[in-house]
Amino acid sequence: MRLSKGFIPTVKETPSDAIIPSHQLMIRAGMVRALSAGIYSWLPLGYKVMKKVCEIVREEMDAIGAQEFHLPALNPIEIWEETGRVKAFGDTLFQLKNRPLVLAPTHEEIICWIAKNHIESYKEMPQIWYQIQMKFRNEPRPRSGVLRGRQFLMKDSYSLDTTWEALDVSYDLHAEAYKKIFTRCGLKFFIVGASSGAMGGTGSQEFMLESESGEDTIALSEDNSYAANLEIATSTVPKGIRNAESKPIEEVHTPNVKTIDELAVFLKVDHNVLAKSVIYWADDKPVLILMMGNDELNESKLMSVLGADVRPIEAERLKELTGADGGSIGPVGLKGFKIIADKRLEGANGLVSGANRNDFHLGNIDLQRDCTIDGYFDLRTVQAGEKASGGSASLRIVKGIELGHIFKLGTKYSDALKATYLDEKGESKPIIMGSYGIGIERIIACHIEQNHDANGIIWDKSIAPYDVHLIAVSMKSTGVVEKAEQLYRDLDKAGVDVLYDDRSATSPGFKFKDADLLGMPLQVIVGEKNLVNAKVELKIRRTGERILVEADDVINQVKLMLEGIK
RNA sequence: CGGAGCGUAGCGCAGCCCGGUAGCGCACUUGCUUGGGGUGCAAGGGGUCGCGGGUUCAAAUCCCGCCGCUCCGACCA
Repeated sequence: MRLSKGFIPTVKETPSDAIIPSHQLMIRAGMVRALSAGIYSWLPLGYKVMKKVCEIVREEMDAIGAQEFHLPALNPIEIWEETGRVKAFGDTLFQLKNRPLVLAPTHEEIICWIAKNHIESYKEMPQIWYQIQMKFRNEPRPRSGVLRGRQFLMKDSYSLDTTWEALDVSYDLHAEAYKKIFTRCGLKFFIVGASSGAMGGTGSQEFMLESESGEDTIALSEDNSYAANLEIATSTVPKGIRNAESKPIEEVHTPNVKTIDELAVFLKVDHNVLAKSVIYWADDKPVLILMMGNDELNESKLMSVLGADVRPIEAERLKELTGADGGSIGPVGLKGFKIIADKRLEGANGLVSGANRNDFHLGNIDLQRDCTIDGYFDLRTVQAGEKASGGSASLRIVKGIELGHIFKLGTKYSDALKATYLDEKGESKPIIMGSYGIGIERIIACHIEQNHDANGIIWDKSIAPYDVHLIAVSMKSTGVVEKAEQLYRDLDKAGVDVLYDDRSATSPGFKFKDADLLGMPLQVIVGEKNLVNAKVELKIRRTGERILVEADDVINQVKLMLEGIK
């Protein structure tokens, strides 16, 4: 491609609303342009990268026997009603006004629909079906450039199996394929245990990239033996104490004590005898949750435990229902509440909690004796420095970007849509499904997040839009132009994809800056300075290393260099 | 959905407090100049100041409403 003819609108100034490096560079390099919040046009240079990433994804999916589909983005809303996901997605689901159609945010329903109509026998499975297609989600707050958009390209695949063991096989095949895909795209990623959330199912893992720009929080052990999304992460922390003697409850006056820290200081006791009360609505029913000391309640865990939508109670309603304000709430004598507690408190006595009367607390509470606890569950959010579950290494908490997510769905959708098959005995069984996703744009943005410097993007060869950026330093020098034109032709013949800066009215400095910004792995610089000595300069973008080669031997040298470059 | 901010030329911004002929840099056009790290000089083109209403002799500027966008948070398959 000749830069003089191509449409690659680079810009010098960083757009003010782009905060993260990948977003800034994708705009500056002329890869994308925003059309509206979370909606991007992909310009030729960006689209070229996208196609390369898609090709890698296709190769690895095909390698595990997956078959490519192309499914409609417009779906009848009835199918989504049947699985209950119109309600589950809520406002995130785009709905059409003039037809009972939705813009598909994912495709479990449609896959299931096809399977229901065409898979009759156990003999027809396993199947792995995939597609690379636009997804539409009305995100309340799109952000970070293409990292969270309202429409985005996704590789989604679905496995259809007859047994849970077979599902494990399909799942593991995906995990392996995903590792290959992200590795080939030059990403440093890690795998974490994750919450299945509203997708349902029995297990899931996320492929994560550590980044300050990430929206997920992950607990990682120092020895890398443990990695989990903070939503489900667990750690080893000591449980509460059970004293031999359970003393009678006593009321303590605690004027102006609002927080657990203040209470510990006021009573001169350790946090592990304090039971913090947190009140949530669970599908509009109030629940009191007891946490030890200052342990932070994990809403994801709470949601899983209760199987309901959860949200904190409003301060006004709190007093109405308990008779006290936050800071003085407790489980003893509380009516009309479901009460659950964190596992750390199981069996504990001698505890202090609120008296449901402002400025008073109760001491010597024995949870077994004094209240009805509906269950003890792991409900706490792990903290940095704690020991990872099942290990001795301590945890650190990092931010991450989710590149891919694999789910063991089970029969949630096949049950809802009655996608069944006949087994060996002629019995009708629901198909066991898995679902697997990769965000294509996220791969691209993440690659830039991990591979850039002050001057611009540094592409890995595997997804670089072009292999070589050829610069004719001056178009006024006949010798330079002749040499550059010849190299452009010969490199193309040699199968090297070249972006050729043949712009005539552009100064050398401008061309060098653009080349660094666009970030092709190798730059071939043809200038008078070296040509008089029959030399051409090669520059490796990543290292900045410059090598002079014989002008007659450029093609061979370029091929050699490209082999050696990541 | 809660909090904060922004909307003035393609991009980045000033002007608004204190109402009175709409500006700067980059980009663009033309000419000259320069030619190894975003050349220099000169002359140009380009705006219903987001939209609607109000106050006023007069509104980019003050007031009200709406829309859009961004950031922080909540949410997120």
